[in-house]
Amino acid sequence: MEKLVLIDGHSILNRAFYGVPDLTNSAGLHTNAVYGFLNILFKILEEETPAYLTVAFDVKAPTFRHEIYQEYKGTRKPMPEELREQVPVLKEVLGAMGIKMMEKAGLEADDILGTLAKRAEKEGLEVSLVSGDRDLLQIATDRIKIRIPKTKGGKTEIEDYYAADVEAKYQVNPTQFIDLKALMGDTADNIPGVPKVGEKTATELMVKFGSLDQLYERIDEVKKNAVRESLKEHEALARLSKTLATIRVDSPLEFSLEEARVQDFYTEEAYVIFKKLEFKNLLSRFEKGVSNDSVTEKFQRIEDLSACEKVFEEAHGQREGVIGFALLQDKGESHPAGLALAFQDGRCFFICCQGLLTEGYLKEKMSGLARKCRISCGDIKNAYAYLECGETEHFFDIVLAAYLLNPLKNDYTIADVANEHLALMIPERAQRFGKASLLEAMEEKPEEFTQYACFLAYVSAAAMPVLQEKLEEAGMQSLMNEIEMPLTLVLHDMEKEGILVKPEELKLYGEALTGRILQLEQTIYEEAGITFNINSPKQLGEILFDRLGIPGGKKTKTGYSTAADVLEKLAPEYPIVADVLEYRGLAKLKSTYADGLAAFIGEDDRIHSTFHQTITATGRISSTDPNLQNIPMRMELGRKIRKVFVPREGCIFTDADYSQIELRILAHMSGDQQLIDAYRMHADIHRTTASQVFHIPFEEVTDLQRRNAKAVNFGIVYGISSFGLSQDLSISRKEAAEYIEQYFATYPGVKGFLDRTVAEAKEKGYVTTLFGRRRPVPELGSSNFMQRSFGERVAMNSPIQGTAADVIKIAMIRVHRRLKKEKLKSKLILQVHDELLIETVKEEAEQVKRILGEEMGHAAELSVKLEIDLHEGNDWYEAK
DNA sequence: TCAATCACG
DNA sequence: ACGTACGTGATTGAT
Repeated sequence: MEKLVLIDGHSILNRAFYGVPDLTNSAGLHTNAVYGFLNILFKILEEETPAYLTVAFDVKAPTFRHEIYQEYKGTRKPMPEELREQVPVLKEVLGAMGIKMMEKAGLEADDILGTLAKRAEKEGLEVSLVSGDRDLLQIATDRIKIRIPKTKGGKTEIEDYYAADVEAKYQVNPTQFIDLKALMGDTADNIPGVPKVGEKTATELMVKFGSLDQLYERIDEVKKNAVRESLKEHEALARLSKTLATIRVDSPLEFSLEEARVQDFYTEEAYVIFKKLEFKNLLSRFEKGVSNDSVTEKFQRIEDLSACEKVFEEAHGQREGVIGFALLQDKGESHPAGLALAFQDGRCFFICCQGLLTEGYLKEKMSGLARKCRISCGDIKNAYAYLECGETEHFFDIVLAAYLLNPLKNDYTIADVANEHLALMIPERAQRFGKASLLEAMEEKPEEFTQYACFLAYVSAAAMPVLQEKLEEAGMQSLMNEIEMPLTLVLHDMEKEGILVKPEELKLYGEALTGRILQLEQTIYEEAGITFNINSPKQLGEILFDRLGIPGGKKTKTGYSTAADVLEKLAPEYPIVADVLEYRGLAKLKSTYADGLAAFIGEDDRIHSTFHQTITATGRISSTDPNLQNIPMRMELGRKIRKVFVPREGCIFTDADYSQIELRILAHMSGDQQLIDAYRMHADIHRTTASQVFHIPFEEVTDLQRRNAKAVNFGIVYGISSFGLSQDLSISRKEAAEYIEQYFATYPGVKGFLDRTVAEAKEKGYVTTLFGRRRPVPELGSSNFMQRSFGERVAMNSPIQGTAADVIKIAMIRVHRRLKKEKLKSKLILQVHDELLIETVKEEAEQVKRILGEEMGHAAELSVKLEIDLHEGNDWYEAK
C-alpha cells in the first residue's frame, strides 16, 4: 500500500530548535533548527520510504479560530529571533529538494494536515503524520499514524500513535481526545480550559461520560462539588474550547497527490544550499558509494571459540595500524554483552560474551592484545578491565579527543564523533534500542546489535588519525598524550579505590538533623499561622511576602525570590525568616549529604564516585553519583560530615591543597611584576593586595580592607565587573568601579593581560591555557550585550581556571606514577579542583608528604612558587 | 523536564 | 539601557 508522510513544518522546526545545540555557519546564520529538522526528516524517510510527502506551514494571517475567539493566540509563544530567521532557510532547503509545501491563509498547519490525512485515508493510502503537537492525536485511526519526535542533544526518538495507542495512553479514543482537551484547555495555544479541571479530573470525566455532550446531559452525576459547579458555570467556555481544539478535516484545499510524489532529493541545488549552511555530514548523502552499506558488509558476529581465537590471532598481526575497540557493557552491569574489534581493512567483529567466550577469557585475550598493539576506543576509562596496562602510550580515546577539540558540547557519543569527524551518519544507541539495556538489546535485536557494536569499533579506528591530525593542528597533541590520556588511568584507579565511610555515624548525623528539622518545621508553621511546604519556594514566597506582608521585591520570573541572600537581609528583623534559613540549611544537609551519601555506600563500605573528564568547558574534572567535590566545608555543622570519611585500617589521610593557585597563575600568565613580587615577598596575598591598592603599610591593613581586597582578587579571576563586585561586597557600583580602577593601576600587567586575552578571543574565537587547552567563546560574536559581556568574562576566566585544571592534572599523574614506582600502598583517592586526598599507609606518611610536596609543587614551573598546604588526620575533617 | 536553591572550588 | 560575577552536581517542587 502506498504511503503519504505529512509533516507539521513549524512544529518540527521548533522541536529541532530546542533539541539541537546552537549551530552557526561562518556567515553567522543560525542553522541548528534546520539541521535538526533535516535529521528528523531523513530518519522518517528512511523508516517509511513513502511514495508521497508534504510539509505544511502555518501562515501569519488570522484563522477562523481568531474570528470566534478574540483572545486566541494561535501559534504559541513569540519565536526567538534565532529561530525565526531559520524559517525561510528551511523553506528554501525544502524547495531545493523538490519537496511539496503547503500553507493557506485562514488555516493552521493542523487543519491542512488533518484534511489531507483524512482525504488520503479515504483514497486508500496509509498516512504518517509527523508533529510535535499532541493535539493531532485526534486525527489518529488505524491507518493514520501520528508520529511525535523528541530531540535531545542530537538524538531523536519518535513516539508513534495509532488510534489504539492513544487509547492505551490517555484512556480516551481520538475523538474523545478533543473533549478531553476542551476540559483541560491548552496553555500553549491559549485555549482556555474549565477552571478546577486538570488532566487527572478531565480523564476521569471522559472515562465516565464518554463525551462533553454526555457530561453536560448528566452533569448532576459529577460527585465533586467544586468541579461540578465549575463545569456548570463554564459550559459555554468548554464548548468554545472544544470548537477551538477541533482540527478541521474538511478544509477547502486544492491538493494534487502527484505534486507530493517523492523524488530524488539530492539535487544540485540542494547540494549548493547544504554547502552554504555547512551541513558537512549531510553532504555525504550526496556522494555516491560512501553509503553505510559498504561499511557494514564487513561486519561479523563471533560466537564460538575457534572463530574468536582466529580473530585475536589476526589482530596480533595488525601491528602497524591501529585496532578499534569497543566494550559493550552498561555501567553497573555485572557482565558485558561482548566486545568489538575493528581492523584497518574495515573488517569488524562483534564478539559475544557467551559460552566458552567468558568474561575472564575475553579480558585475558584483550589485555594480551593491548600490550602488543595500538588501540583506539571511546571512553577508555571504563574499559581498563580489558586493557590491563600500566600506561597509555599506545592507547587513544576518541571521545576525549573530540572533547578537547570542542569542550562545549553536552555529551560525546561515538555516533557524534562519526558525524562530526568522519561525515558518517550512524544511528544513536537510543534510536536503535530505545531505553533497553545493552544485554536486552542484544537479545531482542541481535543483528542490529552486531551492527551497532561493530560501528563503535569501526568509528574508533577510523576517527583516530583524523582526530590526531586535528589535535596537532590545534596544538593540543601533547595535552592529549601527556595529560588527558594518562589521567584516564589515574581516574580509573580513583574510582575503583573509592573512599571509606562510617555508615553508622552517617546515620546518626542524619538523625540528629531530623530532630531539629521537625522542631523548626513546627515553629515556622506557628509563626506563619498555617502549614505549608517550606521546601516550595513558590509557597514560601507567598507566605512570607503576601500573607505576612514582609517587604521583599519580586525577583524571579515565577514570583518572589526566596534565595539565601534575600532572606539573610530580613532575618534579623523577622524570626520566621531566620528559622526558614536554618531549616533550609539543615534540610540540605539531610537530603543531599546524610541521606544522599548513604545511598551510595557499597558492600565494601566505600563510596565509589564517578569522575568525568569530558564535562566542563574549562578542563576541570567533575564528580557524580555522588558528587564528592562539594562536601560541606564553609559552615561548621556541615563540615562535620567530613568526619564520616575515614582512611582504612592502618592508614591516615594526607590532604594537600594548592594555595591560591588561580591568582598565582594569573601572576605568571600576566607577567605583572608587581603581583609576582607580592607573592615573592609575602604569604598573605590579600593583605598585600590591600596594602598596595589602598596605599597603606602592610601592618596597618584592617580586616575590612583585607576582605575587600580578597573580593577584588576573586573578581579579577572571574572576569571582573563593577556590578558583580558591588553585589558581592554590598557596596555601590561606583565604589566597586573605583576599587577595580585602583587595582588595575597597581597591577597594570594584569590589566594588559586581560585586555589582550579578550582581544585575542574576539579575533580567534577561542582562548587557551598555558598547556594549549582551548575553550571556544562563541558568545563574543553575539549582538546581545549581555551575552557578549558574558563572553568577555569567560575569556578572562577560562585561561586561568583551565590552567589550574591542567596543573593539578599533571600533579595527579605524577603523584600516581610515583606512588606506583616507589611501590607504595598508599592511594590517591580524591581530587577537589585544587586539592588531592591520599589514603596513606601510616608507615609511608613521610614519603607521601614528600611526593605530594614535590610533584604538586613542581607540576608547572611558574614565575611564582606553587605553595602547598599539607594536612594529616584520621578523617577528612581533621585532614583539612 | 525545568527552575530555584545551595553545596563545593 | 541592557542586568552579571567563573566552573560544577543534587534535590526539590511544579509543569
